[in-house]
Amino acid sequence: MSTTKSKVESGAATRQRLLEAAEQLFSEDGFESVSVRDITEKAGANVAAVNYHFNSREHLVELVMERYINPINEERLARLDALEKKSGSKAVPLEELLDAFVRPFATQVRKSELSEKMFYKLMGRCLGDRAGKMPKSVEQGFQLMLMRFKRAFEKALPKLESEELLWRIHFTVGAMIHTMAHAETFNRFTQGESGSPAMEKTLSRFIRFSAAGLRQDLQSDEPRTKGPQEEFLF
Amino acid sequence: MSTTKSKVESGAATRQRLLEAAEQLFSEDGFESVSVRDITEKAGANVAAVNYHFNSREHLVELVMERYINPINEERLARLDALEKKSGSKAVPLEELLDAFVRPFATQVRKSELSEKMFYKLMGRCLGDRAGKMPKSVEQGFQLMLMRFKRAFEKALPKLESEELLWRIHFTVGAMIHTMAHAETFNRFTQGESGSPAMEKTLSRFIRFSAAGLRQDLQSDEPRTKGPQEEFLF
DNA sequence: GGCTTATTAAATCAACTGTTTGACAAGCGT
DNA sequence: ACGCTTGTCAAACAGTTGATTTAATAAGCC
Repeated sequence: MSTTKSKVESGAATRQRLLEAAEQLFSEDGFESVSVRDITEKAGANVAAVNYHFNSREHLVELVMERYINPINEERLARLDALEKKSGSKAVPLEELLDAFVRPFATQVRKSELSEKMFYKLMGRCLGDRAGKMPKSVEQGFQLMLMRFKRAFEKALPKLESEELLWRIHFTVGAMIHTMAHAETFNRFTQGESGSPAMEKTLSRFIRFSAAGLRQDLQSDEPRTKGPQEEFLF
Repeated sequence: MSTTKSKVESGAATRQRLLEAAEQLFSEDGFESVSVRDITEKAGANVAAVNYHFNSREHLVELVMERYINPINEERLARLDALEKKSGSKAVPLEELLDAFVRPFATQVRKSELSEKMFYKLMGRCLGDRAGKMPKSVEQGFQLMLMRFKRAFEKALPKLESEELLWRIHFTVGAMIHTMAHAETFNRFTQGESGSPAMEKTLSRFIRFSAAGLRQDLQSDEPRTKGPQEEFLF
């Protein structure tokens, strides 16, 4: 007698199927436009399953967001710690800071069971559509992480006025989010596995672009005594 | 006897009120999460009014998108035309290209009756959330405009390999969209009216950041005979 | 006065929303 | 063998969604 369809599957395999179905649908269609029934049907489960396993639809959404973003932010901080330890009292070079800021996406996608495209689109949706509607744990993690990185950027670019630096970081973050959210338009981005030359090259492109933008108008990373307040033409 | 509430307001004033209410709600909550009833209630109109004036909810959404994006893309092209005419056979300088690419947002917000914050958030939602779900007229306008600008960028940065250029434009667009979508986090962005120093300074910041990223690793804008294919560390 | 256009309230529609309920069955400890 | 927990199910729930229809009303125009 084979247990082709027992009513009680041992370790709550349904929960896992729901999670996977939800992640796939969320990454494709966005958090808002996926219904509980879409998820349960895709997972081959009952409509009530989502509420049984996750209490509510919104809890599931929050779980999906926390699951990958928190590890990414933690890895960012760990990498920053390592870099700062290595550099001692010196500032961490700008390119290394940016690497610590974006590489965690590439390493965490491998730990996950998601495809690169799906993972990046999902992250893009979290950081794009759902910005400001994050669960508390994520919000706190972001605040801490960004504060640390801002300080590191200030040290790496001591000539830069604080407000100008904030704007340049803002632009940098925008470029990063947009790249992830549209992981499908540039299929070069997804060719090969993580750690492949294609992936590595994209990271390199982003880091060099952002570094140039951040460093703009500063010939070296040495502080200047007093910058002349120049008028802008562009 | 004052006509405090006539049934037929002359030139279809209800339509205008619906449009304004929709734009406000869309910019705040996104296109997806605003219902027909939200709009009609805010506009002080009947539930049927949206379908009477716009045929369907989706038509209204498309109209809101077309209303501002198409003029922006047209102004972009007009500015590019003017710049290319002025430059003759020479390439248009990079900063001027970027200016033509982003300034139309600042000029069109003034033609509109929307606040800067609302306008930018609305544009951010169009370009972010609804990317790929644009009405045909907008889609076509984008394709044409981007093609023209891509060619102009190629001319301005002749040393740059085509794929690398595409990525850098991608990053630039991401920085722009993200800045608009979060027009409220940086309230400096919205202080003063359009054309004010604050607005002008933000444009300047974006242009200089993007120009540096686009021009990265190219000392001048002159073409080089053959670039050595260097390995990337970052 | 008749016609078009604009607007209203109210009702209705089918489809969809997230969530709840009650029953049922498997597994497990005692 | 009993009872408890856990997983799963079909069904129903109450609310919302976009859309349509009806009937009534009223202003502007020819």
